[in-house]
Amino acid sequence: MMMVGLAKLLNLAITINNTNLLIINHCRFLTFIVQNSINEPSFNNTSMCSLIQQCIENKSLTKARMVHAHAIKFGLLGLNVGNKLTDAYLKCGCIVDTRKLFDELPQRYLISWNSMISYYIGQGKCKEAILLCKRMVSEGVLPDNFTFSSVFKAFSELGFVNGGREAHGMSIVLGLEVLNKFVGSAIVDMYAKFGKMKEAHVVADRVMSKDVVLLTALIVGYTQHGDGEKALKVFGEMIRQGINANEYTFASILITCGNVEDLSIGKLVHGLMVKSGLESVVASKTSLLTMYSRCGLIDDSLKVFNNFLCPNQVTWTSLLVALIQNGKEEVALSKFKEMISSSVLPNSFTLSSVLQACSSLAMLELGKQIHAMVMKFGLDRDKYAGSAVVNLYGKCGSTEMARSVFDALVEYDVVSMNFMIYSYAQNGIGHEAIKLFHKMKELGLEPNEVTILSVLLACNNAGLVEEGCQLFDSIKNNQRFELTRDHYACMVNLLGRCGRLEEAEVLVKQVRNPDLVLWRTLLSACKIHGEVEMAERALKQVLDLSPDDEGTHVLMSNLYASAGNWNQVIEMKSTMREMKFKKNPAMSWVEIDKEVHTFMAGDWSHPSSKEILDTLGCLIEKVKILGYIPDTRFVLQNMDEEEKKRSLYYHSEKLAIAFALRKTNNKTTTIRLFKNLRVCGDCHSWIKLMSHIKLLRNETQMPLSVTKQTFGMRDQSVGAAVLRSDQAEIIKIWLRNLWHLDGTLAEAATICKTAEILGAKARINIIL
DNA sequence: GTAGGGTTAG
Repeated sequence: MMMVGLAKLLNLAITINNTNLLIINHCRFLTFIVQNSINEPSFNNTSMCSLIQQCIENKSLTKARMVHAHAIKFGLLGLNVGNKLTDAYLKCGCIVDTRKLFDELPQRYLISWNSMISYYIGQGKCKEAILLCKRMVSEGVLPDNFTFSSVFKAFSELGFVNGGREAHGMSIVLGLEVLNKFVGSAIVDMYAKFGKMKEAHVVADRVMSKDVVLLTALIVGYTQHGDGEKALKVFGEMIRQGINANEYTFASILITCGNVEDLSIGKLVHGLMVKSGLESVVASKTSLLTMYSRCGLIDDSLKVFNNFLCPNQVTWTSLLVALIQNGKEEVALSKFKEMISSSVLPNSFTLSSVLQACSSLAMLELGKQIHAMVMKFGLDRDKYAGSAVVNLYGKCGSTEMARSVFDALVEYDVVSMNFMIYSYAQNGIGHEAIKLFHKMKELGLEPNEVTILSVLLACNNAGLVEEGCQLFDSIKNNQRFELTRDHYACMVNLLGRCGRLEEAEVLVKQVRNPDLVLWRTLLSACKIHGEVEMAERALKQVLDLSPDDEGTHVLMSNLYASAGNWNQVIEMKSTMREMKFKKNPAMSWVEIDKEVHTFMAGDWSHPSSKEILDTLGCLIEKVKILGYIPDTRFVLQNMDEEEKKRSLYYHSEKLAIAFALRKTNNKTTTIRLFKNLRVCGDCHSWIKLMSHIKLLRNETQMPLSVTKQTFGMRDQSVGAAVLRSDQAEIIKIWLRNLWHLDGTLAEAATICKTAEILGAKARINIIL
């Protein structure tokens, strides 16, 4: 009690703690102070430093402030005490006090400068650290090995290449670059983080005594910049030199093994890791999981995962990514639920990966729930999670939602731009795609191969032939990057579908070793235009490359059918029979109240078949009023015209939509239709007209209400347009709501008739 | 009293 009283007298704030030991310590400390205060001559530098040491050991800011006050009072705030006190403040975690005292000191030890710099870097305040370092030099204090080994990290984190180079120069002058491995490895790491691997390697070669940290920094650099070969080479040399790899090295080199998909080396490294006793270190084991997954051995990844007692956020995410990259999206989604149940929180990596799974499966409802999680974690403006949400909505046909999420992003890069452009492209909104492409360039973002492919796809799906040609030629002439076969295939499709078949064929021949996709694209275009002769040339090439290609036989048989060459159809079908081909039946499915309903043409096994047929009959009549003309060219069997029309009515797409409309109420504005094959041209036109029917439920006996509909498709590869709208407003509105335009004369007639019915003065150019 | 390297994503 006496001590507490004394403390109060001395204006000291003390905390009465239940722990006896703490009270005892406190009392001893106070006794010391009081004794020294009474007996002034015994307060000297040594005793002050000893007191400060106690502050450090107890991590007590209160005591440090108390000693500080005494040091001032007794005029002892000199070099030793002052510098030691900054250390105490720093260890107590109080940067305000530390910095204030540090700035007030008449002179600072190098060690204090270093501590301050290191502290700022540890707190992520890299600019502050660099400023302090510059001030130190300007005050005539030369940096030492400690200063350099810290400060290079600040330059690399800020991406200050020139500053980093300048500091590197200074370390050379002071002889620290080569002689000190701490400095050397920090420089290597810095250049590696800048992606300047040549410079990193040169420095590493110069450092006198190489150790595992230095070489690991080099390996990590090569791994992260995709140079697996060099990473493996450095690793091999390291082992030969007798330098043992540690958990950091294994974590990185296993990623390289996965990247180069070299299972034998991966297994060898796994063996080394076990031999080193580092198999259970979390980060290395996580890399092991990734290595097996990238080598395609997902079961081994699962085995590694099951070995974790308490998988962390990164391990869980690695597992999800492994599953998704091995085509097991559904399993990944169920594992994600497991992760959440085990109270491991997802981060941006996790959510963007899971969203990727939802996008691939077009699972909009689950995707929306994950979007909600993204918002809950404040990641909706994060460029990774945010752009994954953009991709989700884009892939599911909700371009407006995609755009609204896209607009909220803080930072744009080429990937987020590509997602948005692709979303416009696949939903047939070509002009918006092109607009965004120009905006991207205005923002100074360099388009890449994917961007160009997306814009070309947009041109395909919106019939913007001239725009597509212009872009293709400009890239070809610019030679900023090489156009791939995919770009060529896109152009062949664009030209071919609008009837410029000769140009398309020339383009195919321009490609060195044209592949299956290119010839098949040309073949498809030939099918649209009934161009048998060129088709046969393309067919020869396709069969040379892939004699058993089922799709091609089907395509060719369909071409002969649409050209009315029934003899060849019979011949083709018999070849297919001989080769035991079976055409995949076209299927469509819709999800209503979490239940999936699947339909096939001519299959009446669905319990509601009768009602579906009634609804469909009514819908077809309504759509006919809008100008629907059944396009019997899509009937590939030899039958009379009336039979052909009837067979078109019962396509699986139409059955599924009729069913969905019966089962949903007025609140449903969107029906998502999934298909295993490309939608047929007739259904395509029919669906587009359907989206403009406005039928009220009470108008008929049937529960029909279609106001505004978007049809998201699993296979949206229906491409190319030969139709172009002109200024007529109604057509513009219509085009905006359309998915794609495809190029059939029947559709042109449909559009004209619709425009007429709606009272619009439309002019339509048909490009053939 | 001060210092260097790792694993997951769109």
